[in-house]
Amino acid sequence: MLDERSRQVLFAVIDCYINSPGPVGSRVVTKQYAFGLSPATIRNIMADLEEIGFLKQPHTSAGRVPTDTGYRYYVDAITAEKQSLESGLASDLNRRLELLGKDINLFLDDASRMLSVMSHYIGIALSPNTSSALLNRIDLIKYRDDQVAVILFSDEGIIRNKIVPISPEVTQADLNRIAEYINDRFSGSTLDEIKRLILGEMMKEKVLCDSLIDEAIRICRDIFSAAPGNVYISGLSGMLSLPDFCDIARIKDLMSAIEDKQIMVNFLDRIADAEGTQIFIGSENPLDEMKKLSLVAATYKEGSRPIGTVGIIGPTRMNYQHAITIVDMTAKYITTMLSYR
Amino acid sequence: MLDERSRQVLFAVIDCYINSPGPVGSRVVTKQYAFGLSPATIRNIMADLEEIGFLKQPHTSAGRVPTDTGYRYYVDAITAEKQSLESGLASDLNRRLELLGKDINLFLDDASRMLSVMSHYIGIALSPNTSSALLNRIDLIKYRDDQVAVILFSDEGIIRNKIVPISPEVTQADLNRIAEYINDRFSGSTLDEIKRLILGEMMKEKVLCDSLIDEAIRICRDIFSAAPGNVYISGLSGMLSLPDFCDIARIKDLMSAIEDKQIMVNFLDRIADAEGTQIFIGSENPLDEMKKLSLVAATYKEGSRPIGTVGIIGPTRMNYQHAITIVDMTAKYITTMLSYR
DNA sequence: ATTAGCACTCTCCATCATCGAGTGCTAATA
DNA sequence: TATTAGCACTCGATGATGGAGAGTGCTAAT
Repeated sequence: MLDERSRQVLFAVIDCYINSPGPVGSRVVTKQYAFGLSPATIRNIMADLEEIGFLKQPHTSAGRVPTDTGYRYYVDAITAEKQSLESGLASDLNRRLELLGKDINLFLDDASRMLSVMSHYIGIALSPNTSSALLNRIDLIKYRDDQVAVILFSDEGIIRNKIVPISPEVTQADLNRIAEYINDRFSGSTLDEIKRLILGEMMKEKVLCDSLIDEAIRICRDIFSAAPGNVYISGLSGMLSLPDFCDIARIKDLMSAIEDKQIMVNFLDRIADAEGTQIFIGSENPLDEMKKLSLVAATYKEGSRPIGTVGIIGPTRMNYQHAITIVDMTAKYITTMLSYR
Repeated sequence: MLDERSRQVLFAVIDCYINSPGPVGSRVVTKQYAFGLSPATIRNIMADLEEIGFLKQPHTSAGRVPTDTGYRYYVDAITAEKQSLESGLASDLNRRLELLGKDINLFLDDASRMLSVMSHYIGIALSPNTSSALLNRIDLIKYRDDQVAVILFSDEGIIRNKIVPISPEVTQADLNRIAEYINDRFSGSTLDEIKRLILGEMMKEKVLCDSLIDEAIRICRDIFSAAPGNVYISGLSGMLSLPDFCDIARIKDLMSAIEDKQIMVNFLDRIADAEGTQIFIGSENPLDEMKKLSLVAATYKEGSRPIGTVGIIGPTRMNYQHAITIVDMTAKYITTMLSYR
């Protein structure tokens, strides 16, 4: 589709633009990249690239700027070829990852910060989606007359805990029977499944005395209903130092994109199923607020089941090579970290 | 210190400035507030107010702007006199508060959002400081060969939970003995105290067999060491719509003030002991990053012990009357909410 | 003690000319 | 045929200029 020379020119323009914003002229391309061609020739090539939509001019007689489509071509190219990740970066990243805690939620908070520091963009990390976690066991602890602590375990730890009100007549022994029942029936299923199954099944079940069933149903409805995921976001102030965000309007866009964490959670949840590193460039983004930003994200897994996401949000003019490496390594690190526990 | 007329002029200027930024001139004061005085007289009074440092001119022949000292005088005045809170505001606020959840952490997240919506500034809420919570009971649940779930209860619910590795030889019965021991000795003390006492005391204690003590000490060290507080912050994007943040530099200041949550937590923790609503105006702020912002904060309590903070961060030119009312009511609401459980 | 009047100051805004970077096109060149 | 030098042209950025307007301080009159 693109001859070798055009490719190189496109990549040169992108490279230039990543290093400093502002349209790239034909002259600087010839200066900084040894093509052995004159500006005039470069101009012709650039005109061709504009024609097929990989570059555009902000206005007549300014230099060229890559379009989202241009970036897409570039990103596809660099992800296709074997990534020779800079050894310095890799070891630095590993060192930083080692330093973070082992508790997954604290880890994610730190990880988002680390991602932002390493990339100079915004680092995000989405906490594990508990509703697809496998129940290992449930514990019900009566700790006050009218309250019971419900604790759900997966194989990897406590996934949920909550205080639920309860009628004072229910004894710890009763609670043990409820817990035993749930453990027998449902351990090994995901919380989502349990939520769907449990209410119906309990209605029919007659092994427990009736008033208990009422309590049990209420408890289950409470604890198995979806808990909101948590998203950690870091590096906003750093982003503002970038020349890309020199006008207030863009900053406001950025903020509103970030601010509603619920939207963010839903969005990241939605892409969590896909394999490998995902890249959304500017207008490719499904979220309106992010049409002028790019997202590089990868999911981390527990076993083979993707449970959460880490990523970097930056200007479309971001250093994709760098970002991809960082995000990829971080996701892989979390995955192995989870499997070693 | 200030005669009645000067006071009124000062308040008029502040009122004007709160409604729209930009220096206020003598003419608009005479127009909007019926003093029955001419602009010239107002000018003289304003010159006096400038002399004592309550107003200042951005440049010769611009209007006047309140100084931090001026605001302080104003705020002291309005807090001293009986607050006649607008009935509309109060009921609206109450309605919104009722809508929020009852689980304290979810509540705080929503509350910070509510605070920002109501004030149009930034809403903050600091989660309860668990290290000064009173232990009601500890539970140790072995749920895998090499791991134990530790759950701390206060009178109000689960305050901490954590998975701690453990040697496989320790049985559930052993854990029960450890838990019983801790419950006997320490329930009713704050986690902070326990942390200080427990390690030393355990060393001496010989009721448990030795290898168990080692395990117990390790577990306690883990679970009783300080957990980071959590701070919920909302409304950044809204703030950017204010005319006060029209230049990037101020936005960056704002961001860096907000971004490092750890600093925020420490700061809010430090002021958490004081009674009533606290107000830091501009340069009064202990935090450098906040020297151009104001903070209105109040603590909420559990019984008589202050355990957390809610507040509003805005430009020094904020509507203090409004902010104080909102923050105050919210803190009081949380306090009663906690006491009814 | 207050006020009208007036000269003065300073910001804001639009206008205008200039500069320079970068282009597209054409004609010359290898 | 592909490349390049040369040139006219476009357009944004920059800075100077010059009212207009808002608001002051001062003085003299009430």
